[in-house]
Amino acid sequence: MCLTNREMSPVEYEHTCMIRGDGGRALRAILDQICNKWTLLVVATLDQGVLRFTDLHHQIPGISQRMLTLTLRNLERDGLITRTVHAEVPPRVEYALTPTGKSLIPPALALAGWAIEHAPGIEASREAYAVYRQNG
Amino acid sequence: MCLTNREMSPVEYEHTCMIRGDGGRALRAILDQICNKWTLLVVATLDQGVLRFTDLHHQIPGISQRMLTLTLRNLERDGLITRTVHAEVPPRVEYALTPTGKSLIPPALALAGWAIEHAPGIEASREAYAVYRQNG
DNA sequence: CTCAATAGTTACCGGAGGTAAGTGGCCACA
DNA sequence: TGTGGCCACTTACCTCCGGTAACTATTGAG
Repeated sequence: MCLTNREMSPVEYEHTCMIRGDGGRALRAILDQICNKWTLLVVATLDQGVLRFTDLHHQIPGISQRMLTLTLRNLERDGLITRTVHAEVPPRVEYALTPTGKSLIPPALALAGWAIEHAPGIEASREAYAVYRQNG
Repeated sequence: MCLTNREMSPVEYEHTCMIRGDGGRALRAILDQICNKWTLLVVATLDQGVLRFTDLHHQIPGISQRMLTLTLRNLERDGLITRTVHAEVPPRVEYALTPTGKSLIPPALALAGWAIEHAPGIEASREAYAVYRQNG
């Protein structure tokens, strides 16, 4: 199961294999879908409850209609959201999180919390690096 | 601070604003760097301890030398890893996590745990969706 | 007959990510 | 003396995904 190249302690095993699994392949396949540009933001926004296409479009700054459509399709395909079409005029389509989708919120918050907590430090490091590069 | 379009309860505020923050912009800027194709895997691999370029190249399946170089450069720029060059022949370059880099491990594990836990369900949903599409 | 509202789709383009081959310094071997 | 290997990268080149802007379909209202 654990395809690393050397023996490791149980603690190492837990750490490395949790995140690398079968050499990281299976995990990467999922993360490629979850960690793209808009997925986490859409899921987090839907945590409010049922929302329509235009609601999402207004509440997520910067997303285009196309990318919102694609993101919602992928989330629906992966079983993280439901898509309910009401045969009305004008049309009404409602999106909501499934239990699986909801379960993504806590780990997403953990990552978001980390990002917000360390954003200033990272920004500072980035600027220092730029100066360092400039001055040789 | 919270740029959503409607009033919300404290619980909603905590959830939505943690992840969306200033409309999601700051968070997105960081996530764009962290959530790319290889960063999490490199960080997780470096959790083992100090590693050399070729160690990483061997332990991370599928990464090319180019992408490993680029990923390491970005991580160094963001202050998540240190890069130590030993003036020897043949050259020896050692990479290690900084405290900031180490602090990324727990939230990364949270997300990785979620991905591994829900991978079968997502895979099943994906196949069911493909069948559904085929049959109209 | 035109316009507005909703939920998309289409055309097109640039950049992230991928492959393969080259670089530079030094040593071992023939 | 020159050939090849080790190590840590670069460089050149190409493909395909993600992004923007504009267009579409349907129907009721005026």
